[in-house]
Formats: sequence, structure tokens, C-alpha cells
Amino acid sequence: MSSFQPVRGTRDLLPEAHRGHRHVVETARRVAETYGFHEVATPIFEFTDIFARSMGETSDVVSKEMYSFTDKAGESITLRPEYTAGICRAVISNGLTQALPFKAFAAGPMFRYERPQKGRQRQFHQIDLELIGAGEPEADAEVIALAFDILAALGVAEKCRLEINTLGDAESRAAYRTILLDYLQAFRGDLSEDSRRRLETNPLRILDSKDPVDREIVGGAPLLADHLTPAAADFFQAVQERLARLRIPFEINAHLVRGLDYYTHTAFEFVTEALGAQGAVVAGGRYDGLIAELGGPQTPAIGWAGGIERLALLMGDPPPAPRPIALVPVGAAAETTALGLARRLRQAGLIVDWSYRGNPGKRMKRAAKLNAAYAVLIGDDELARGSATVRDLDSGAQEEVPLDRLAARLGAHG
RNA sequence: GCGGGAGUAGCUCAGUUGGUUAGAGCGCCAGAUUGUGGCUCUGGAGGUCGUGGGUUCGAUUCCCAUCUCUCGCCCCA
Repeated sequence: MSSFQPVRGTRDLLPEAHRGHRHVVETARRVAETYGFHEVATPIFEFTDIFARSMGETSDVVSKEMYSFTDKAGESITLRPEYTAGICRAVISNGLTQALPFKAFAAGPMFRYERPQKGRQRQFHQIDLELIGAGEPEADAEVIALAFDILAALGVAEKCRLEINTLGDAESRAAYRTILLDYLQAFRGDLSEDSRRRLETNPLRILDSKDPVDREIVGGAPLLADHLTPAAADFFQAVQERLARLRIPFEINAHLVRGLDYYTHTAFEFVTEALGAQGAVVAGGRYDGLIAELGGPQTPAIGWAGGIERLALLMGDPPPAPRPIALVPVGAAAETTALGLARRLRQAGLIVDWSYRGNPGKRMKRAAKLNAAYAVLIGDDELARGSATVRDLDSGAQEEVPLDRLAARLGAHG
């Protein structure tokens, strides 16, 4: 039994769970298309370098969470931990910087070597949105509004809160980093062990610490908002105005930072209290430096990723499977007829199922279990008359229908 | 990677102060019912008590390790 365990942090998506995932993806795709986004798919793995360079060597994802391996040609390959880097690479690879803005929607599995919890797996699934080649605040507002519209369409918007912040431009960030470090150095001895480490790796992260002592120290820290360049401050203001105009409710969280190096300006998260420690369901931001960092032309961009498992958990019960029509042949001759009849009905667009064996009682039980809308019974009597008995499984009403009118009769109600 | 909790049938769980054949409900299969489901009745299958080792005459029970899930941390979607 234990040898049939799936690999840690992976799971099978059986029909009911898969319907939940599919509903998330289909809803997101439909809404994204109304904003003029088109779906793409990039490879599930890339050269390790793509992720290492884009996300930053010191980020947790790169330093300890990547599924990397050496292929038979000796290349270091990594299963993608996120979509953004791969899509940016694709933009450069395909010369799409000549056709900006490029608006991409994508969905698929991601891989991170982490300790699993509810809503956190080693193979998980994300929906992803990237708007590449637009540096205007309208782009930020629309990308965030699009995420909000998806959450609303999924019926989970009221369980989520939108937090936004700005990380400023490179200039603002560098200046603030120095100021913040000066301040924090004075408290070095009081900071948590994690935060002392972060002084070296990513001091901005300390702003987001959950340690109570850290929080107290951070409470008195200088704010990035007070050290933005005028241009960065104006941009953040413009984004807020546009969100307000779109009536997207948000709050500013000055301590919202990002673990990945490539973010600039707008950072945002849709968070929920309903998933324990895994509060972020959609998160993203602007990354104006990434494409240049990867070797392409300087190109502004903004995007986000949403966790499909987390969204499905918030959603609760997935939509029910569509109701089939159950065929119930009685007798050997009817069995043969049913085989062809099933195919004709399917070609007419109906969902048709049958249980292949058992007496009519068993087959009717099976039909009820499949939540069939109708049972179509065929026996010697019906065969002789070229008809079938259609039973409405909700009302129990039955009528005999000529075979050539069967599809129309079932289609009208199916 | 760090710290806590849990693991008994497909599912939800009971139980064994260490002692022969480990139980229930639901689900599954079959029969009552080879032309009619959701109700009912009867019967049946299904468990190396997560895995490995130790202690013991004897371990599902005690001890150790390990795996998986889970809660928190780190980090993130």
C-alpha cells in the first residue's frame, strides 16, 4: 500500500476535484478573454538559469525550492516554480517585443520543493496573467481589476481582501534599503533569528515578519512610502486613483513586500483568512526590469498568479457533472441495438452512458447513481416497433418515442 | 529546513489496561427483483491496524526510526 502512495506533496485529481480545478481555469480564461488576453502555454521545464536569473539567487524559491535535474546532455533543467519567467523568456525567444503589448493568460502545474500543508503542495496549479509592454498605470489597474472580476465570477471575492503597496522604482528602493538597514542595525540583537538572517539576504522582508518583537521594531521603522522618488510616488497615486474609479476595493499595506527580486512599483495580493497560513490566493505586481535582466530590451510588464488549489478550496463544492442519458437495453438483441444507438445519440451531442451488464434493475440503479436525467429502455417490444421507452428519472413519467425522433426528444430537455 | 498533532476497511470513525477469529455506519458486490432507479430486507467481499526494526512467550497496542497527512514557522499561489 505504501508503495502506491503518490510522491509527497502530489495528489491525484479525481473527477470531482478536477471539475473544481477546471471551473477555476475556465472561469479565469473566460474573464481574461473579455480583457483581450489570449491563452498561451510554455514548457513545463526550462534551463535552470532562466529561473535563477529572473527570481534572484537569494530568493527562497531559487535557493531551496527548485526541482532541478541534469538531463542526459548534461544541461541543468528545472521544473517551473512559476509562470512569469518562462513567459518572459518566450516573449524574447519569439521576438514578441516587436508586437507589444503582449497579453497572455496561462494555466498549469508548478513545482516547488516545500513542506506540504493544506493549500500548499509540491506540485500545484496556477492560473497566470501577464501584460507585457505596458508601463501605464491603467495597465496596473486593469490587471488587478481582472483578477478581482475572476474572484467575483468564482463567488469568492467577498472572502478576499485586496492589499496593495509600491516597491518604488530601482532608485527609490536602493535608497530606502540603506535607510532601513541603518535603522534595523540598531536593533540587530533584538531581532528574531530569521530576521537577522534577512538583514543579509532580503531586509525588506523583515517588514513582513510575524515575530512579535520584530513587529514592534518594524512599527517604528521608516516607510518606503516616505522615500519614494516623486515619479514613483506619482505612479502609485495614479494606480490608486484608477482602482478607485473602477470601484475595486483595496487597502494599502505598507509592509507588503515581495520575495522575488524582479518586482518594482505596484505589488498586490488578494488574501483570505479562510486558508490558515496560506492566505494569498492571487498575488503579483509590476516587474519592469525582468525582461531586460533576461537579455531582452527594456520592457515594462505587470502580472499575477493565482493558486488553483487555494481558489478551489475557497469555492467549496465544485459544480456538478452534467447529467447523462442512461441506456437500459433488455435482452441480447437490444444490447446490440443499444451500442449503435448510443453512438448516434452522442453524435447528436448528447451525453450517453450505460452500464454494460446487469439486469434492468441494476442498470436503473446505475442510472440513478450517474444522476441521469433520462433512462432510455429498449427491449424486444420496442425493437419490434422501432421505438424506445423514455423515462424521466425525476418525475418517473414514461413515454414511447420512435427511434428516429429520440435524439430530438432527449435534446429538447437535455 | 524547524517545532507540534495524527495515521485502524474505499470513506467517517470506534476498539484493544499487550492475549485466540479487529468492529460499526456509509459505500461496494450479489440475491429478494434476467422489463424499470432513488425505499426496504437478506447475504457477501474487503484490513499485512502507514512501513521497518526493537522489547516480549506473544505487539494493532509499549519503544525507536521512517513515510504520509495535518497545524504553526520559513516562504509562497
